[in-house]
Amino acid sequence: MKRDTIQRRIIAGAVRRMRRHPTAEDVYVEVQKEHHSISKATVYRNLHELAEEGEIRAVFLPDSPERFDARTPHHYHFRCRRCGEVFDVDMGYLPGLDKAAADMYGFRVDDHDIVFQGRCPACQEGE
Amino acid sequence: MKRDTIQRRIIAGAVRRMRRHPTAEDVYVEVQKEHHSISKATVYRNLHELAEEGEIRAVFLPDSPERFDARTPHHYHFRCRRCGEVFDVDMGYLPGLDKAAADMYGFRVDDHDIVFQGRCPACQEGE
DNA sequence: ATTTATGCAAACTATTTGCATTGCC
DNA sequence: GGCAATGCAAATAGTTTGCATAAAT
Repeated sequence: MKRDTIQRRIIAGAVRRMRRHPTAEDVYVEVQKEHHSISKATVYRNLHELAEEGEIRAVFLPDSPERFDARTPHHYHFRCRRCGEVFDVDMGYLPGLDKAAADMYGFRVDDHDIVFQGRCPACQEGE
Repeated sequence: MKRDTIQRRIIAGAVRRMRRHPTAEDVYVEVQKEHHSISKATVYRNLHELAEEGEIRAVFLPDSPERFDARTPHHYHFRCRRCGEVFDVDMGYLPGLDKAAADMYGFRVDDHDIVFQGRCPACQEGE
């Protein structure tokens, strides 16, 4: 049976409080500030469990370690192919896509992520 | 200046001939069959260069090493959260999304990827 | 009392880098 | 001939795992 540990609550709390899609490492550093004894392995284990339970969301971005996000309003991402920077893209979730994929293939679709790629405004200068 | 090496041509050829989004490792193994002396570092270096030039496409999927794809008709992906399997989703590219993101944020958007997640048909049985 | 979760260190996977050498241009 | 690309091996980044111990049920 799933156990309710102090570490689990601390880690979940840290993710909820952090913005900007923290990596496991980011969460580890944040948690360390107050709770020196929590190990990195425990952070990884709990992040994955929390994501599996739907408590938090795992976000995958190109050329980046896995990231995590408290369940905030869903948004998409843009990545600049030149400088690698990642930007949030808020254009409203498109639930129609999930339904289309579900109908076409028989999947049960929980959600989707969209990653745009191209050049960010700064990297477009002088091209 | 960019040089036209034998290795580069062999690697590009291998990717074009392979279906199913090969990883760098997959490409390396394929290339090794005929050309024993090509090193893994060269495979990585050339795959990234080819992707940057737009000769091939880099595909990022959750919980997977980076994958590559010859420039076939663009398609999306579905990943089963239970078994991890990845399926292609052909629903026609949605260019309107690129324009929307470009207009809202001033990005120059080249393209986008969509990854759906949920349960595949096999993993839905008996739930 | 039982059994899952933790902390630690070691292992592993994927990828990148330094450097001497090779081979395009 | 000069400089970019290669091959090799070592280094790095990110993540997972084995195991003895601690703590939740």
